[in-house]
Formats: sequence, structure tokens, C-alpha cells
Amino acid sequence: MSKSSNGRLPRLEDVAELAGVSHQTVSRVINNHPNVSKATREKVEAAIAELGYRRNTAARSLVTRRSQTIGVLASELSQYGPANTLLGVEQAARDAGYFVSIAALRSVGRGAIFDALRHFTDQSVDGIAVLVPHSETLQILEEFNPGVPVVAVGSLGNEAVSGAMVDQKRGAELAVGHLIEQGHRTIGHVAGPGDWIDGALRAEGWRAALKDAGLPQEILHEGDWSAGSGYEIGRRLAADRTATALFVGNDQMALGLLRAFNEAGVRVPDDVSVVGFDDQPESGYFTPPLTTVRQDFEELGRRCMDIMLKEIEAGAAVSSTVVTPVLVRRASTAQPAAGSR
Amino acid sequence: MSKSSNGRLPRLEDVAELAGVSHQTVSRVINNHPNVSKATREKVEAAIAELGYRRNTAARSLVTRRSQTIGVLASELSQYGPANTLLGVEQAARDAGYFVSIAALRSVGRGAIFDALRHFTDQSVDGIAVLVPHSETLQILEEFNPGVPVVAVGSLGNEAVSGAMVDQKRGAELAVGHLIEQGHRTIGHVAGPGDWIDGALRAEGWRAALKDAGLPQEILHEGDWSAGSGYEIGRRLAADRTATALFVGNDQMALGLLRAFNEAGVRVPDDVSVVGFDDQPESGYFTPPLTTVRQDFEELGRRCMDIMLKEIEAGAAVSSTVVTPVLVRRASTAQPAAGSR
DNA sequence: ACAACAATTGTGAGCGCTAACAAATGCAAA
DNA sequence: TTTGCATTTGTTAGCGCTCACAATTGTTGT
Repeated sequence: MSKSSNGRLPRLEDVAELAGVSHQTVSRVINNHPNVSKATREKVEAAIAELGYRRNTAARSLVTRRSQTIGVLASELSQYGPANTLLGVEQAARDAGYFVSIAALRSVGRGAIFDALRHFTDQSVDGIAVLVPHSETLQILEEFNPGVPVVAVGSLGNEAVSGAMVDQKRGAELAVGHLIEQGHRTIGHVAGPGDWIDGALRAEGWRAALKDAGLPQEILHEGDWSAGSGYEIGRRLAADRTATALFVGNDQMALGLLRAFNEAGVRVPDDVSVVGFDDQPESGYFTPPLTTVRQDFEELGRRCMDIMLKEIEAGAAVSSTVVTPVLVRRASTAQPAAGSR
Repeated sequence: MSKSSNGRLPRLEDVAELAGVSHQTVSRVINNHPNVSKATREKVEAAIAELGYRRNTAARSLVTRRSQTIGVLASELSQYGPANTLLGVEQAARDAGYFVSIAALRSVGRGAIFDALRHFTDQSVDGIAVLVPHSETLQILEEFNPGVPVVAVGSLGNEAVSGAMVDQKRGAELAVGHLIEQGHRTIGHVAGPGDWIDGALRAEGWRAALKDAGLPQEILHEGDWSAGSGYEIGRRLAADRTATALFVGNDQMALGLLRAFNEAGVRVPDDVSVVGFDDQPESGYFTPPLTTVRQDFEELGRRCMDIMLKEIEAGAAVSSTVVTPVLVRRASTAQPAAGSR
């Protein structure tokens, strides 16, 4: 940080003096106003470089009431999905020249969400991305009008709030469709928590796909996304072998399931087929390598920022975008054994 | 956001008017200055509540040159370690009443790091946490004096920069010591990239532990932390079975290794023992469940903020802290088969 | 040449807050 | 009462920037 001779950081006035122009002209240069002559602009730029001038963001946002900052409200950041979505949003925001302020929620509730949103409005953020994958989030967001664009990532949004999401139902249909194609007729689901949007939507997609195919939709277990919960459910499933195939809500629970089956001597895919969801980088190295549904979280983040920027810069209306997931076939699925129903 | 009747957000002056005091008295109340009478304080607080007043952070930080914000400079956020350290730092910062601004580096280099640091000084952050696990980082940080405390997470720091790290060498010794105890005499290492601090330190710890025990330190392969690289190395290792045990730089590479061994018919732990590093939540559900070294990333984040806050608030000197890792014994290690050397 | 207009540059005010100082008040001791 | 001192409150200035407007310059057509 270069200091001017008087020990202070240089400000607009100092640059103006050195360049022999008014402070306002300097302001025009740094804000790329069109009506500045080339000669003046060069003089000013030289002075800026010489002094190592940097604009004071506090002063700027005091008067403009904007801060070139996007607030990201996130929860469950230790999970693969939210963490990578954050990454995607952050990258897209920086590419667009915005800073990112983050607030991680420890618990999801009206109070905590309001606090975080207020914190963002205090900072005069230009937009807010909400990465809170719980169903009640959207409702809560509706009640709070921060005066800047809000994009709810992982939901479709509504009239007041934009949305960016992966088509979870489509993903579930992809997974279940694949199993049906293989010849499976009894396909269970290991769901994520019902109060997560994704969890609910995947379960819905599973149910719909089975219904369309005229198959029963009885076998449903709810986990908490963790490998541990997948393991517990896997033990129960190993004991009650009604299903010949399982669609699991995420790859981590699938890993737990695989572990439980392995311990119980249930072979995958010979005895039971398993499909996961997410396609984490490790999923191809499970035993056996996991067939799963890939969601592109970075793309999701980029789309979120696309929408946000359009709202911020072009004053576009609230809208939404959907990212399509893709089935990744690996070794955890196969045709059901001839003997099974 | 409640607006005053004139359509503007309320400011200090509005509160002062309503409470019948001067704006400075209101300022004293919101900053908890001691010399305010109880009666006045209550009047002011009532006015604040009535108007829904919120302090303008831009105005405040314009004059104070502080922003109640911690900048977190991070890279490799898609990795388990950095992501969870970020989480730890964020939580500790919020607990202490600080906001968190984040900059994710796409590539690690002097230019990118300087840009990010300048961005933080532009924002008048009160402190900077650096989560960039590459060896050259510390050097680069030395050259840039942002004028606020800097804590390099994942390194020991130096005279200019504080550090908070997990004792990687100790962790490596824990892992290797465990294998030696089991009776292994030929212990290989699958290292992370040499330009990562952690990767280098773990390799060093592995070498030191073997040297102390008078054992050879020849078998060393370098991966890139990914399960894929672990798999590739695992295939080579399955073909050349010199080592009876492997210490692997992280759990993901260990997963790849396990997969390769499984495919090649090498049994773990019967034929080869494997120890990982990190203890990710999934590691207990690998096939077989992985013996590994646990690092507590959230604790790391907390310690980082402890140091930072002491520097910010008490003007404490640059210092450093070390978190001790713990060995988690599971099923991937056993005594070497009787026949092996 | 001049007026008419566009392009460029400058001036003054004020965003909302805190720091430094000044003034007013309360209360105990002389 | 009066002085002296601590406690509480008020006043003024200014942080560094952008906005709205005013003033100046350059350019063109007649």
C-alpha cells in the first residue's frame, strides 16, 4: 500500500492535484465516463499509477448505496452440493467484477435468515444469492424485501424471488428410468430429509417415474444425506430384500448402503442395483463404481449469477433457470438376477 | 426495511430527533459508550426500535477505516480440507461479530494473490485469513503488508504473518507409527502434490518416522489428492508388491487405491495395509473402513480467529497455533501376512 | 465573423457517521 | 453558598466520494 508523503493514503483530490485537473474529472476517469478527452484521461491515469491510488469503497458506497458486492446466504456448507454451488457463485460473481460476502447459517429458521439478510442490506449488497436448500426458505424470503435482486439457488423461485435449480425430478426419472430399462420392477428409494427441497423433489420424481411405469412405490426410507444414515438403512434393506434396485438420494448415502450390503454379503450389482445422485468426484471409485446422476454445481452458480446480473444491471424481471442433470452409468447397476421377481 | 415517512431509511439524525437528543448521543448509545445515563439510553433505544433504525456501515467505515469484516482468501475450495476450514473460520468470525468476505483463487500466483489482498484492503477489512495451502504462499504474503493482521491457515507463519495449522508431521508419525507397531517393515507413501504445504509435510513426517525406526524410505509416489490419481498409483502398486503397508496423503487418494487393489485382487488389509489422512465423514464407510488421521478443520478455523481477534482487538503480536491430529483405527490396517518379508 | 450547440471540465453540496472538543449538568467538599 | 471535579450531553468538522449543475472550451453552419 503506497502512502503519500503526508502519511495518508492518496485520495481523489491528490490525484487531481498531480494531474492538474479537478477531482471530478478524476472521478470520471475511474468510472469510465465517456466525456473525457484522451489527453486528460492519460494524464489522470498516469497520476493514478504514480500515486498507487485506489478508490475508497466505503466513500463510494456511502453515496451510491451500492457496494459491488453480492451477498451469499448459505447453509450446510460442509455438504458437497452447497459447497460447490457456493464455489460456482463465487467464481461467476468475481468474473462479473463483484465481491462476495458470505453468511453461513448454522440453523435454518426465520430469525436466522432475517438476521443474515439484514446484515446484507446493511452492507448495501447489490444482490443476494440464497443457498439454503430447505423447503421453507422460499416462503421466508417472500416476507423479506431487501430492495435488491434475490436469487434462490436450488429452487424455482416465485413471483418475488428468482430461482436457479437443477431439475431434480428429471434427475430422479433418469435414475429410475435406467433401472426400469434394466428390467427392475421393484425399485426402492433412499430419500434425503423431506424438508430439503432436493430431497422432496427426488422422492417425487421417483414416485412419478414408478407410477408412469405402473410399478409399486412402497419402499421408501428417509436418511439425512450422511453415509452413516445410508449404512443404517442399508442394513435394514439387506435384511428385507424385496427391492431389486435402489435409487439413493445422494452419493454419500449410497456409499453407506454399499458398505452395509458388502458386510451383509449382498452383492452389488448382482443381487441389488444401486443408483446415486450428485456424481461426486469419488463416486467412480466406490466398490463398485457408482452409477449416479450428475449435477453441475458450478453451472448452477453461473446461471444464478446470470439471472442476478440481468436483474441488477438491466433491471430485468424476476425469472428462473433450470440446469439439466445427466445420468452417469457405471458398475453399480445391472439386470436383476433371473431368479428374482 | 422500514422507511421513514419521507421515503428515506432513517439515520442517526432521525433517531435523535425522535428521542429528543443530539445525534452524537445516539451514536454513543449504539456504540455502547459508558457515559450515557440510563434514562437517555432507554429513550434512544425506544426511538431506534420505533424507526427500525440500522447503522449505515459505509458511513461508519468511511470514518473509522474499519469494517467489522474479515477477508478470507481461499483456493481449492472444492477440496474437503479447505472447504471445511473456510466453514470453521466463517463460524468463528460470525461468533465474534465479524462479517466475512471471500475471495476464491482460481490459480495460485503472486499476481492473483496480490489482487485479492488489495481487494480486501479496498474494503477496509479488519483482518485477513489466508487459506491457500501452497508452499509459496507465505513468501508472497511477506511481501504484501496490508496494514491489518494476517493469519496464514495451514502454515506456521513467520515474523510478519501469524499461522494456524494442523501438525502434519505429527499426523504422519501417528500413521506410520501405527503401521510399524503392527509389524510392517516396508511402508510406502502416496504423497499429495509437493507444492502443497500439507503434502510436503506429510511426506517429511513419513520419512522421519521411518528413519527413526531404521526402515527404508524408498517407496514414494506423488498424486494430486484426487481419487483418480490414487487409483492410477494403486494400479502400479498392485503390480509391484514390495510394500506391505501404504500411508496415503489423504482419504480420497486412499479410496482410489482401495479401488485399484480391489480390482487387482489385492486384499486390504490382509495383503496390504492402508492408512489415509483427513478422516472425511465417508472414510468409515469405504471398503474396508479406512484407518486414517483425523484433522479437526473447524477447530483450525476457530484457532485462526482466536489469533486474529487477539491481534485486532488487543494489538497482540504475530503468533501461531498448532492443532494436534488424532489416529482413527478402522479396518484397513492389520499385521502383515506371515509370509511377507 | 458570429451564433448555436456539443463536448469537456469545474464547483458546491451532501451521503451518514464518528472524533475531538466544548458546554452544560450534577454532586460533593470547603 | 461557592468552588472543583466528574459525568453527561451538544456542536463542529470532515472522512472520500458522486451527483447535479455551472462554467468553460471546441466545433460547426450560416
